[in-house]
Amino acid sequence: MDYQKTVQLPTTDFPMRAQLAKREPQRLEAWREQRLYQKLQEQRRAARPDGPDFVLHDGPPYANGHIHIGTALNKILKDFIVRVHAMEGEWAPYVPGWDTHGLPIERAALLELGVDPESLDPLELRQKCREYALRFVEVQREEFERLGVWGDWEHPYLTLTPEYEARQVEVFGEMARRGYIYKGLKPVYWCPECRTALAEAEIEYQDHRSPSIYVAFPVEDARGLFEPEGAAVIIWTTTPWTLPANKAIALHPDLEYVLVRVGEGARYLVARGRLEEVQKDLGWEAVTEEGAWRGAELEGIVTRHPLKDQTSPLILGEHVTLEQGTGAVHTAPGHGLEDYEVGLRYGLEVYAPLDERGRFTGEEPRYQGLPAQEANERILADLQAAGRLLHAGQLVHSYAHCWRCKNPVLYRATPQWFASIDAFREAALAAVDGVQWVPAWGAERMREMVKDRQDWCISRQRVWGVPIPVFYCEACQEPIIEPETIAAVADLFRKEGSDGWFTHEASEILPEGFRCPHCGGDAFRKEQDIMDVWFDSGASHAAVLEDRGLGWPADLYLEGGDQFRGWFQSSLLTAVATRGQAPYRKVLTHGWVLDGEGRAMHKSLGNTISPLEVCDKYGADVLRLWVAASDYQSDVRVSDAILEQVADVYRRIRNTIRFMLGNLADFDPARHRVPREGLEPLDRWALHRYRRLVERVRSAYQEDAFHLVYHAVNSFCTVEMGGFYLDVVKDRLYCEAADARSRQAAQTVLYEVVSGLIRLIAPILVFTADEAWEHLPEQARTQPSVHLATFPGVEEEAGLELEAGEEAAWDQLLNLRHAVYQAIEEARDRREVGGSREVSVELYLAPEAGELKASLEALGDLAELFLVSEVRFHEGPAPAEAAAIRLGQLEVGVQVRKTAHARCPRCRRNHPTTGQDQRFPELCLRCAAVVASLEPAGS
RNA sequence: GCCCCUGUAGCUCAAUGGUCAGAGCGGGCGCCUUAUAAGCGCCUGAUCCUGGUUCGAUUCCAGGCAGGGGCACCA
Repeated sequence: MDYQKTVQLPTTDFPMRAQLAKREPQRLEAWREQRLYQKLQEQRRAARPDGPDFVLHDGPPYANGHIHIGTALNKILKDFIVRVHAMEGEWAPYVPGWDTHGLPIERAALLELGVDPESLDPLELRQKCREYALRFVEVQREEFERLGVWGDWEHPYLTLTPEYEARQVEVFGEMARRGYIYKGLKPVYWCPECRTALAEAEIEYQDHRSPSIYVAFPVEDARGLFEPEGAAVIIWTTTPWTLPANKAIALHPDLEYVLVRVGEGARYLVARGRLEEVQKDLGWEAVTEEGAWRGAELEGIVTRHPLKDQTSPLILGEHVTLEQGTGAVHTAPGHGLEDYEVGLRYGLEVYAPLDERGRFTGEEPRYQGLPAQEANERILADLQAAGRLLHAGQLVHSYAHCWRCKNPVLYRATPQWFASIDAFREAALAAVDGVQWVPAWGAERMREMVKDRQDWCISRQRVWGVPIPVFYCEACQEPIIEPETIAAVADLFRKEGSDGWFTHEASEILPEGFRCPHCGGDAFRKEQDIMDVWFDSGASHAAVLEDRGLGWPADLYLEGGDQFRGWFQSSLLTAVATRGQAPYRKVLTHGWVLDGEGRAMHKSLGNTISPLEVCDKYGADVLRLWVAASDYQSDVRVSDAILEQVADVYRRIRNTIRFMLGNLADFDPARHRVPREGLEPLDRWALHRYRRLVERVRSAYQEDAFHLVYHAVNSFCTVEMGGFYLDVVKDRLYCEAADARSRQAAQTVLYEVVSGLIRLIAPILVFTADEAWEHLPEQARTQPSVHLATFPGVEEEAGLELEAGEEAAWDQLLNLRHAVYQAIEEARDRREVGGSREVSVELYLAPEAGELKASLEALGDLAELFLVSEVRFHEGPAPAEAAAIRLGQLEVGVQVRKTAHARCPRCRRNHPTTGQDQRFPELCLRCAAVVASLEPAGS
């Protein structure tokens, strides 16, 4: 007889093979059609008049190019967090956004247009930029959605929208009203290629070859310290082109300077600590020291400029070091920040005779039109001719480059709008302390950055951005920022967007009859600069959190560590400057994505991995599982090998769920659920482990520790379920009568566990959990989608936990089981036994171990729990060849041999009762009874 | 140059001032053929290096090394 047909094997439509790449997009489409995200929001919003429970405010990615694995990591982490809050029953809306202005987009648009920017109407270029940005918003929206990231994708925030721009202008206006905005002439990083000022954040350092020259400044007046005739101060510089702008020479007040005579000839002043190096570089042979002074004593000595008919005094500055050069620093306040600062103290002119293309202006007729770098050559020649060039070499050093066009940048003094950080630095530092930073070192990092940072240069000399809302009086030339002018600009932007700045005259924008508050003039012109994009995104807390009623401040900002100098900081500054508070309660930072070898990913290294390709190859759920598996607080690695491993774990989780679902095919919880008293000890152990899983997973979620969730779930599926429980209950599930109590007891456990497990993994495996949910017994599907459901509770069904003594007994049983398997393995190596079912286990216990024996046997039939033929206890010493295992204080001897019992062909157990039934002589008694019940006629 | 972070098996992660540093994946060897492009078992393997504190350090301290990130300078 074919007993195969009399057992209940698992059946389910939930496929083993996920085919995620194919099926995920279909599920996405279904969610979209059902408006599932919107449904979730509506459901949770109900009964919450005061706004959301939890708001993660999205840092806007730049709308340029496709998403990469780092942005994917960021968005997936955000999605985890938002979904966890939703699964806790909260209302946690997520409004994604994009940063849409700025130079990179402007450059890309220009490149696509392929035209000379000079010939272009700003409005045309802006239109092109807008199209470009919106195009990539679309691209990235698709890509983020493909990752399974939920949010209000239909209404994201974009920094180029009229409402946003208007709000941003108001933030600027508020900062101005508080006196934090000023216009200054200050050296800023300037990219001559892009023709704009650059923020510090837009600078990167690369190696650059520069001239390295020593220049003599003849002493004209030594203030009586020494004979000036034939004496000179030597400076060293790598930027000869800044020499025309030289206004002084800086010495360190505390360093010692010596005047040396070289051979019979000239005398030079250098720092003593640099003399040896200078001597070597300049090839001096014999030097004679003629005098020595502290830098402070030399202040006020006057030298002659080596190129021009002007003087250059010796001044003092703490920034002078002995690391390089001569200890006498060429100072050009128009071309260096420290020079500028020391120059302020001495009232030096801020002189920067370069135009926006980095070429010399008419102020320096001899070099007019020459780009700075090219002027070097001419200047060197002139120095040579004047006999001032003592040495010319070359030096490779790291030098500031434009992060976009990769060209070397200049320091150039120009008129710029600034936000004065000093004015609210203390408040910003206080705000930093009020924020919860995770990891905790974030607080220190932000504090250091705020403490040390200079004023924020907000001006950009470009067109693609929000105009700086300032007017100038034509009569007195004073800049005007008044509440009413700000309001007028904000109104205009709200109606027409910031294009209105370009389409309207100042008179059309300003209120009727507006007069210059300084001189009463009535003719005005508009500022030409636009705002730094960091100001755009930095204003999002006002334009999004506030204007969309999400609540202020946000509960959480979550970005990569790079945003300490970016969005975390710009948001903090604008928030503190306008409201005196940080815009976030908590800031969570994640690390970088590195390749499998722990190296940073670079397109040039060819070690990048595209998140979309991962989706196509493995599926978004596997990518998400990779994110979950990684400890993101430091840098995370990704490689094909790593993804392959994660994919294996995915399959394991999926298959475990599938097996459970398959065994619930005929389970109706309403009718079949077995109450606790009816469960076997093993079932209660399984539920206990499940409860522990729920606790651990939910607490890991609370701490945003997704890697703990990953390992807990993996270990539960593999060790507790696959490695023990499921293996053991197969016999009950398959072979007991379909309606047997013991079978339904196992099904009760599976039902409880799988319905909970699916919900526990729902924030991570969004597609798989949703799919599995559809295959649950009807009654478990309390919501149409798992994503509308909530986590299983640990507080429900209290009392399911095992008592400590019982748990300890299980630990001992599992230890014993392991020892038995070791013994079986050895016997198998000796060819004594095959499968474990054909093994008889003999356990030898000391007479005083009766309690241990009882506690083990109370847990169930050990033969069933070990999946062996039988387990027999013996009192007394074990045979010499038996293995020994220590359980607590007691030692147990373990011996295995081939069983004498025949195998039951139905349940495949070598059961002691096999052959005892008259009607079915080949079956064990249990199976005989089951089969008999199927054929009541008794064939 | 300075600062921060990280360093536990081949990989992803645990743990602890103190039994043998745990698990999964991988790898090796088997079993099963009733989760089957599955399942089960056994085995394998690690605290970056050097000092110090301590009875005892993977953990605390110092210094290195490696990787990542940041800041600054580059006159």
